[in-house]
Amino acid sequence: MSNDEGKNVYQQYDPFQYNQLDMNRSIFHQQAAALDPALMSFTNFFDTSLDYNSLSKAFDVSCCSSEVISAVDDMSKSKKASTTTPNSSVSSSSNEAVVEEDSVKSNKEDIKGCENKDEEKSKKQNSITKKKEKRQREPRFAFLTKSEIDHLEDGYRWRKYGQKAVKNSPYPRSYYRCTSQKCVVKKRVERSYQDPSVVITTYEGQHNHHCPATLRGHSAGIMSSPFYASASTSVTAASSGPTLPQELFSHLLPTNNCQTEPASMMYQNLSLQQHLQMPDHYGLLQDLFTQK
DNA sequence: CGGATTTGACCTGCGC
DNA sequence: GCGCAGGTCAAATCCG
Repeated sequence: MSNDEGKNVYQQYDPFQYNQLDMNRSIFHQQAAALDPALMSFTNFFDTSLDYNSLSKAFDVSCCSSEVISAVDDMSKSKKASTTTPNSSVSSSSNEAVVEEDSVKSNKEDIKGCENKDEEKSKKQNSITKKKEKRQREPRFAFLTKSEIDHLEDGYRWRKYGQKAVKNSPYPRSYYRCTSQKCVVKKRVERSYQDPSVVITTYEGQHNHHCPATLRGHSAGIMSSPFYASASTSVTAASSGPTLPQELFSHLLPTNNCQTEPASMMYQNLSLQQHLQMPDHYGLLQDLFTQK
């Protein structure tokens, strides 16, 4: 996108958003904690390593929309992650995570191939190895969406591989894997028990292929949706600049039965970001929209 | 019939 | 070491 385009969009939006952000900050603080207590433990991560660049890297984009920055890194849930050095970046850890996953898988296959006699030995060895190697996960990003349907269409094809009951919640959590070959991206979908209208979608990993919907021209329809034409900065960002990941769009779209409330969601996401002590919320937005 | 979903079992990490 | 909860596997089942 050109700098001019970005600035225009930014100016159209920001004053209104900013006032609302201020008003809703404390409210959303509580909401975020209610939706997922883990959200409140991410301050360190945002302070240190999750800046715009790392987020965009994780999604393989060089430009980002403001509405969707309710990004949350689940790695912070672990004690080890919380002690991560400030300089550790998402991208580097993600590379390591891929290696780690592969090694774990190969270990599992090894065990399967063993004779019964060697099985226990192998298992023990395996567990020792796993203990030595710090298990690292792909960076995760959570998006909060108001929707009646749990699994929102995002352009990619997913296969459900599990469902678990969530403690203290009447709503189950579903686990999905990208169906594309060699793509290790996963996502979890769960509904907030505090606010059942909110769906929490957590993405883990990075697609190593094009979005099927984009290839079919699906995104063209997205770009021309009334919502984007009138309210979203993403149109500008995506139509003339680098492509945004389909996931980011889809959560803002009133598609299917999704009763998305773009505006309120936008406030929520941004106020969360603000709460998490982004260094300069106002400036960050500007960076997002003016960056080439 | 093949691909997707369901669901119980199993594995793993973590806190006590 | 034990129990709990999250995450994954894989056989059974469903569905187009």
